[in-house]
Amino acid sequence: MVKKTTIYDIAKVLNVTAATVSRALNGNKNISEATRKLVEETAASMNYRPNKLALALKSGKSNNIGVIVPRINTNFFGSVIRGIEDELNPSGYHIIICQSHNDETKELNNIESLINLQVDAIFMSTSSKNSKQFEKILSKNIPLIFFDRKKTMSGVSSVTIDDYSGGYMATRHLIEQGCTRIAHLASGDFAIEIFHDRHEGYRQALIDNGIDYREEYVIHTRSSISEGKAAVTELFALDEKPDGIFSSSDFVALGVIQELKARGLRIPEDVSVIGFANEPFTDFQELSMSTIDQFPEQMGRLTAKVFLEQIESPGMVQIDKKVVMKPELIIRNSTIKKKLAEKI
Amino acid sequence: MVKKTTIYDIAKVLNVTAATVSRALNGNKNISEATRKLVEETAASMNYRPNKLALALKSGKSNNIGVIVPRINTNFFGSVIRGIEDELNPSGYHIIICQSHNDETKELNNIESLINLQVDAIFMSTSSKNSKQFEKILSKNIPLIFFDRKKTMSGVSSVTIDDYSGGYMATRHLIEQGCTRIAHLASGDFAIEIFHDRHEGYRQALIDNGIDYREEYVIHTRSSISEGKAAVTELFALDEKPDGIFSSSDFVALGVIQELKARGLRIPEDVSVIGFANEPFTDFQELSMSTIDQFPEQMGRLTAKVFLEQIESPGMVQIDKKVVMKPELIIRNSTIKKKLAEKI
DNA sequence: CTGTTAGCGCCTTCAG
DNA sequence: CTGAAGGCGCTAACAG
Repeated sequence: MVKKTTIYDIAKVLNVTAATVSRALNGNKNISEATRKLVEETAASMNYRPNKLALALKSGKSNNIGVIVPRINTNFFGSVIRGIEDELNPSGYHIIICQSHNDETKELNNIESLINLQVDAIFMSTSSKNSKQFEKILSKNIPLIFFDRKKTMSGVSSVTIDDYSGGYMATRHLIEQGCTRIAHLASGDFAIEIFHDRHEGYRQALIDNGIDYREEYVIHTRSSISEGKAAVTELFALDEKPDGIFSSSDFVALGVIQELKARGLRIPEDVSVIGFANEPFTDFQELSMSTIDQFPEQMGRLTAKVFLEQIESPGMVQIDKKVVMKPELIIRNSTIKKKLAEKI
Repeated sequence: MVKKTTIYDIAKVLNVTAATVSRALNGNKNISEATRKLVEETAASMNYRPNKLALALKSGKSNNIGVIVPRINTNFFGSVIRGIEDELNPSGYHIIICQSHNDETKELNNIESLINLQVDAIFMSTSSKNSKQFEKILSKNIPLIFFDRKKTMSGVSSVTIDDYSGGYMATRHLIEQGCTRIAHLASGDFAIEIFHDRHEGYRQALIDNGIDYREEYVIHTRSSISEGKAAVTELFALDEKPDGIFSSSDFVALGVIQELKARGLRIPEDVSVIGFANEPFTDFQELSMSTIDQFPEQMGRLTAKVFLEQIESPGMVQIDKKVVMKPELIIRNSTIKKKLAEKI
């Protein structure tokens, strides 16, 4: 059996018209119980499936949501997507995944593709520095919702955690542990708001506690273990070496820990280290790592909910709801000098 | 601007017909250079985007691939999907993600949905015990390709690692370390081939080395840390407690390690532990864990390649190519009694 | 080189 | 209650 069966096929068999079949299959009330049953049975026996593509073309609604993330194989983004999927599936939506690979051009291509695919909305954790390209989406009247890496734009909703507060909490925690020379590793460009905000939180926490902000303590990296190691090399070439490091990425923080150990430094006694994201490995590794939890799965669910609310709102106006989740400080052995109860 | 612009809109502006516009935009040669330019310019100025939905309906080809996985937020499945995406994107395909949550019914629903969406193929890591439902896919003439958790079916390609050999290698390694009472934790039903095969490899390795296979040493779990702990409790209630544990899941193995430690047992001196999948945390954790690498990203790429080959084959016959990748034994501290050089 | 026509599969008026 | 006709956006013959 090769050809897919359409409502015409089953109409022909029953000597009725396609309209009748359509009505029977869609719960239209203007139809006799007898023919409805008949249609349903033959449809089943002929292994009929509605063609959603035709439906989508007709209705202008594809029931697909495009999701753009830098990459999909981290626990964070995987979990966000899981949250989105779980929340949206019951409403009949499907999600199309695109990876930007942290590349602005690729992200733009992804947007083009998704628009062409007639997605009903785009959820995005952006890697772009400017936001002009997003107007293409809005001009097409496609709802755009940012999660995690957002841009501030009117008419666009977003779901994020309070990154400023996360940066502040992490830094204050280091100060409370007695650190006075605290470095910050920014795992992305400050044009991306989350990295900007985490840095601002860091800076403000220093100021509020009478500690000077020093440019040489702020290093930009990419989010990788190796760049964490390189950053340590750079920091420890300074005259005044840091005694605390706040990294905006768990992966970078892991590299930091590895490099510090290689240099024979004790953690947290000599240097305290805290990351960001609560990736699972932070809890399992040799030295469990303090970090900031972002609740990715819930972030995904919230993103989906914001969308559902928006399309169900009367007139489907472009509301811009800014949902800000509270991050949570997770304290583990990489920052606590008084030994915690042995883990595990 | 709300309404999306179609080729009719731009045809009207230029006083030509839609067919001309279509030709101009698609590199058809039967058209004058002048009108082509004109069309292209006005198309651009009107912010025109081709509607892929219409194209898909017309051509019967959606350029979408459905991918079904148990869950998306593990490194393994995330990486497979990344591999698929990276390989397929350049060919203009997009992927639609579905999660089965390890539930046969949900998986069936996913299949139905994907068929209705007119996907050009379905890639699946199945959670189903029987394979009858997959005939729906084939009867619709939709290519089906399994990866990782496959079913053996004629006319269906698959990309897997050699799980039998992985189980064999893991078990033999434990034996070589001097273990004689080796338990196996199967993190899934034997009706799913990978778990069956890993167990068979385990069994054969025992036999080949003159060790009796004992049913009480084989425990079925779900893939979670807590069930790993529970399994240890069960095993250590036996009279002859195991001195080696091969788990078919890294997560379960992690639970095993945690529980063994809680009981004051030394790893690997008292009990050696090996997992399966090479999830990143296995390398970072307190006691680095031996495991089997499955090369998930490459598995994704291969799956995509098998599909591309298939659709490019003359006549697009249903070939069933069975690609079997070689797993790799990763030896770390959880099994090596002679201390390795201090890691990190 | 360009216009006309038909149709992909479905739904939705409008008649009967 | 059911049939006929039109259209969603696009392409592919077939004419001219």
